[in-house]
Amino acid sequence: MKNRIKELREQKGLTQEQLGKLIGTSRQAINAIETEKFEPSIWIAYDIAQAFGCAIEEVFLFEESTKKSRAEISRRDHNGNS
Amino acid sequence: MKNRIKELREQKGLTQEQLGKLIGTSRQAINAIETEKFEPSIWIAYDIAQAFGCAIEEVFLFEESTKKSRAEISRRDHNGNS
DNA sequence: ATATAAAGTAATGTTAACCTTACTTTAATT
DNA sequence: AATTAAAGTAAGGTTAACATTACTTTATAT
Repeated sequence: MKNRIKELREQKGLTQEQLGKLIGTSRQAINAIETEKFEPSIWIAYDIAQAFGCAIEEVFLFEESTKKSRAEISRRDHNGNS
Repeated sequence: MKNRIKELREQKGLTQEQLGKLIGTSRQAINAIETEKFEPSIWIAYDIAQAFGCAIEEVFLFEESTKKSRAEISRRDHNGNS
């Protein structure tokens, strides 16, 4: 999902590692979320937003993103939907 | 995590099943999240909030909740932090 | 009392979001 | 050119958030 982590992170002069430590997660997790490799858990999303003094929706851009939720895929697999 | 799903859902006159269908997830997932059996994924959290016309933080009460994140547990296990 | 809707719960299976370790690439500095 | 910090990436392992199916409990209404 699209996000503004890099923008907000650099605004605060933080490295991925520093942000990770700040919220208690790994540097790689920050990197993967920032580069849209995977979706954040709700707590990590919240903690990141908090670190920037933002609401979750200000950091993670749901509307501009496409979700490939497991639910959809699973449902498609099971009942032959497009 | 604490949430206001039941309150908001009943305000809209929706059953768990109807809410599930509305956002494309299972009745059981709605139930489990509503009764705090597990944490919602960020997309389900967003979809539920959208269904109620709320921000995620208005539906899910992070501040009043305690997070038992895998990260914390894992890190404690590995390097003996308190 | 019985039928039905809604909610709760449980078992089983899959998957992706993490973790750690470790290697590579890029960019900046000297 | 060489060093170093930061970012990127990958492999392997664990776990929890789902899905599905199915059974039980709790209203509510007839």
